[in-house]
Amino acid sequence: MITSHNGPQPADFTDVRATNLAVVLRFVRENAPCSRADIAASTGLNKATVSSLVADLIDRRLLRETGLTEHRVGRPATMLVLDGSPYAAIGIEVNVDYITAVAVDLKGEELLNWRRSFPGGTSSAGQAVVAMAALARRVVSRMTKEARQVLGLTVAVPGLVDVNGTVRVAPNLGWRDADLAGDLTKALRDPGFPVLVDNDANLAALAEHRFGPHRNAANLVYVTGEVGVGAGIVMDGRLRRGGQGYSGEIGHIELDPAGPTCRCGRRGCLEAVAGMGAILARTAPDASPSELELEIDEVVRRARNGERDILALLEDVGRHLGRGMAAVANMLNPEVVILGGYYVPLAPWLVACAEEEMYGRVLAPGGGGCRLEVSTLGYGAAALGAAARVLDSVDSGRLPAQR
Amino acid sequence: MITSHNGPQPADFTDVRATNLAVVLRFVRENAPCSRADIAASTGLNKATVSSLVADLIDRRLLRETGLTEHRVGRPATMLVLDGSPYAAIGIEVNVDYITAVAVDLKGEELLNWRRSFPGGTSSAGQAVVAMAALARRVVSRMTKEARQVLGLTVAVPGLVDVNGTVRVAPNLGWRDADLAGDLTKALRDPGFPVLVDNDANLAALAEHRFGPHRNAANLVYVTGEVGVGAGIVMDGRLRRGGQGYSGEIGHIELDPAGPTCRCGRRGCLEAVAGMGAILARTAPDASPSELELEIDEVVRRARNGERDILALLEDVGRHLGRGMAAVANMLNPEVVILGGYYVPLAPWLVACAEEEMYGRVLAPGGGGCRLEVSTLGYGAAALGAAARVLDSVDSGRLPAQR
DNA sequence: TTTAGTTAGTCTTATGGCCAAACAAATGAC
DNA sequence: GTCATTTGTTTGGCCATAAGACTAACTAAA
Repeated sequence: MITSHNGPQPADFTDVRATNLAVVLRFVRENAPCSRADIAASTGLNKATVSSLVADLIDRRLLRETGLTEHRVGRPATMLVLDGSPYAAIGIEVNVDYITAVAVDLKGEELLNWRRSFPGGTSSAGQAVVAMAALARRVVSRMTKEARQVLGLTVAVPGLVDVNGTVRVAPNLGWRDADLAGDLTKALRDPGFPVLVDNDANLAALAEHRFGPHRNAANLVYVTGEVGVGAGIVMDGRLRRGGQGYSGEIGHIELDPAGPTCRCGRRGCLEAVAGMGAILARTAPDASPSELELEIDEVVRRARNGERDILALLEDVGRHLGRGMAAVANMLNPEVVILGGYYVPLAPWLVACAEEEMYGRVLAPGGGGCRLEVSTLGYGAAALGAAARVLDSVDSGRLPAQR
Repeated sequence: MITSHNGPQPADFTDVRATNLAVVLRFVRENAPCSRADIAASTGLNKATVSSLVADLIDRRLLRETGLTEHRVGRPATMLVLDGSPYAAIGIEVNVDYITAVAVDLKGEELLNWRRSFPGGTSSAGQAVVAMAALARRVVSRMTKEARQVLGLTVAVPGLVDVNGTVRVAPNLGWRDADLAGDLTKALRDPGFPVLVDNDANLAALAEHRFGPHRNAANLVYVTGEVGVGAGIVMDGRLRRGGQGYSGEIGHIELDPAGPTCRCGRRGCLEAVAGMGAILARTAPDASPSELELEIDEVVRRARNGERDILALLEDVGRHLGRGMAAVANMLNPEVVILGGYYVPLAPWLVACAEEEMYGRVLAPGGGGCRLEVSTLGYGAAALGAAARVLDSVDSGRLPAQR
């Protein structure tokens, strides 16, 4: 079935074509190498139709034929794989002290991963645009040198990004109402590819949904673990942004009216009791945001050494985290909640108690089938997801123009 | 654009046709009476295509031609409206002390609304199936007498319903693992129409999304206000049920670890501090569930009289409710949260403080555009939504067979 | 009363994309 | 060497939409 997902929009055969091109493309990504006959058998499309679709995709260099099968009865099949070489998708992540750029090919293979220090915490959005544009131009020129066409660029920002790509508030960066998508497009002077901006948690969720070990889950939630805590929500196979794009702001769910004061001014917010700030407040109260990574390393070291107070602290954080995740699981019933950011190195001491707390609070039998897992994509999840956002457009059938 | 919303499913012409039939049908529902030319101009479909689609819809008696326009320059247009007469969709709601059945036509006009007392709280699921089947048969025979074809039947159940229509847990009814959809289909002996089962909050949300004053909102949350508190979530224009169908279980989000004990055994759950139980515990601690309606009437009367302790109680409940809704708004960023059930009569004393509390806690600027509103659909929202669930199938292009 | 202008809806033809089935190609099994 | 098997292409048919000509039915104004 076809579902026009945003209201009454009519369909015609170009939509059928786009849908089916996307079906074939996704099938090959998930089952490569495979033959045309495999595709026809599994998708239900007619053999002739598959041949025509594959021809289109080969023309546009999205697919490539590899060798033939051997030693089987019948005519050998020509195998198809994604063609990694001619395209690139760029993802950029801005943060408090660095900008990361990654480029991936259609398969999701990382082509480059550049990290460049940048005083995000003390720079204006305008300065960030200049820095990002410079970095983006270098990435684009590298990709061009490799004879790759850039399909698009997406920027991940830790903050509230509305549906138009305007950064409404980015507390850690000190930005307000910055039209990042527009300004960056201007700074790149007619780049010839779309420039998008989205929230970092949303994009990390997209990365997990596309590349992570739970990529089959149509309903998943990714939780960032920095000083701030945010979530990206995938339901029914797509990122759900809410009415204005601000979904997933779980950091300020109030868990305890008698809890510690949060930087938002209220008490007992999830991020005040289970964010990195809650840990630093008790281990390194004077640390600046840029020292976060070092300090967490130190916490990990002390936990490994079995220091009692640290273990107790982490258990406490884990329990609060579990309570927050129970709220998520009760409200959204995802198949999996994936913990990212600094929750990853801290996971050995957090997850067990968080899970226990969560399962104890989820109403649905068996916790609604919701598991609590740890991200395997590392710190670059948001940047990777930003690139994945670009590939999503291709996946939904908007193929790059034929050359 | 067309989006195949559940994974790689290929499309063909029948899908295009179905999509466009649905587009026309929805357009007429929202803009009746209107002409073929209006449809073509607004949807972008070709005039000839619209004529063909409309002919199909008239053949199947989903549309009807009414008179002509007059006193306008040019050839008068033949106006089209939904044809209410030949079909019916049935919704049934089971509850602690009654079963409600409603039938609506394609326009959503209520054809009948029967309420029949039933000791749901002390009956088994099997007994309920017998009672529902009896009621359903009477409704069907009435509809048949009116020469209407029944398009389907949906049952709304206050409890956890999985994606297959099995009732996993219904605490107020005391049911567990009841295959209601299957059993009811059997009891109706090949009814010739689909029988579905879903959660009452989900279906009430669907009713609001289709018939309510905020029917244009693609992102809305409906909150039930009974002893239990649950939510139905519409995001991006569709009901989102989560991985197993248990989304929206907000009643046991923990708002205060030091709060009163909830019937689930834990402390400070939303429904323990802002559900009807929280009110009854302080006004009529010995009331049985079936007296709920009377007791709430009494609370309303006393609030109208300005009784201090009642007003204070309601303000307290309102504040807790607002905190819970802040969690909802932060996580989902809906355009509107609609309060239903007994929140409706209590709204004059609840909403102002709930709203204040909510806006104070939502991180997004301007509360993310999220409003807190009161349902206007009355107690029958779930049953109405159950019927709406049937109409949704028609709307997505699965038209009833031609006669 | 004629004529021009306007809008509604149908008819004809073309195009694009899918499917079914026949067919060609390339292999293994016997 | 022949047959069975599997792959992928070709052919023809079908279906739905688009474009534009055409018919229909009205108002306005000369």
